[in-house]
Amino acid sequence: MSQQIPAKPTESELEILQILWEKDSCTVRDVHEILTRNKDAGYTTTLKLMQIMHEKGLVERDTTAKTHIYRALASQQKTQQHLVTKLIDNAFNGSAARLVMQALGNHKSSKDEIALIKKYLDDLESK
Amino acid sequence: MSQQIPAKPTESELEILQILWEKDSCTVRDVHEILTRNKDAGYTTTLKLMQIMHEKGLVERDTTAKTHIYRALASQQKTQQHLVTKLIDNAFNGSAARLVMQALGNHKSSKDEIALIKKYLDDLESK
DNA sequence: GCTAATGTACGAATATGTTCGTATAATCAA
DNA sequence: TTGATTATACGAACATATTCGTACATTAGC
Repeated sequence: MSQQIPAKPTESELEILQILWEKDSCTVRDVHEILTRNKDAGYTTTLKLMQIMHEKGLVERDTTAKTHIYRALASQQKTQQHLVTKLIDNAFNGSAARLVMQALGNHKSSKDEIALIKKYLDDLESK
Repeated sequence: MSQQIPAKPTESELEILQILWEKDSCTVRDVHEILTRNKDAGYTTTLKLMQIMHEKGLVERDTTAKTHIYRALASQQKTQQHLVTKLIDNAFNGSAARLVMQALGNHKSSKDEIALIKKYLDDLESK
């Protein structure tokens, strides 16, 4: 049995996790500032979300100082894995290949990206 | 402006859509029967869901006879596209390549699948 | 024709997620 | 020191999704 941390994050929680994965340690204000570049929301909204995430065990926090410091507990890799698997099941009849092609088709990837994936596939095949 | 049909389906709606994509025309009972192979739910639950989907324009129905016949209106391709794009944004920082690798990594695809994807990538590159 | 079975419609309870106002404590700056 | 700023905590409103009970209509079989 591995971690039983990752309660599946909601969309809002995922937005916050992405920031935490990127920046490692953040205050609520840090996160809020980044979050409100795209959409707008009240500060206490962000705060509440992060408190809930803490209850769920998605993040940890250091409450030593007045201003708490948050860090992601849910691993990026595991979370992504979970979401992809779910999507494959839910919308692609379990076919990873279909999802992959859908993802590549409309997302016009760069030559570099495509080359990277091909290399990755080669590795997969060879082992 | 294309169709403005696809209000984003919820998870339950997606389960039903998958069945409709597969079987084309279905009664509520047809769908319900398939649905309850995996999970259990009351008949009226399925009915209600399909009625809501009709209100949202996700499905159409023929009410000529007593037993209504349902068909998907949301296209499989567009819906999948929408979901994948959203996931890429929401959880993969916009990188399709990352999602692809995540999808292939743990979903141990067959040699055939991998070959298929490589061919697909070749096509992408060459145009 | 009458009863059982099967269908739809619809309201309501429940669950979950999201948003924000308000209370209160700590800190800073004049 | 005192008022403004910046924090957290928390309750409550609101939105959305899910589930099911009940009422009622139609059909099928006897």
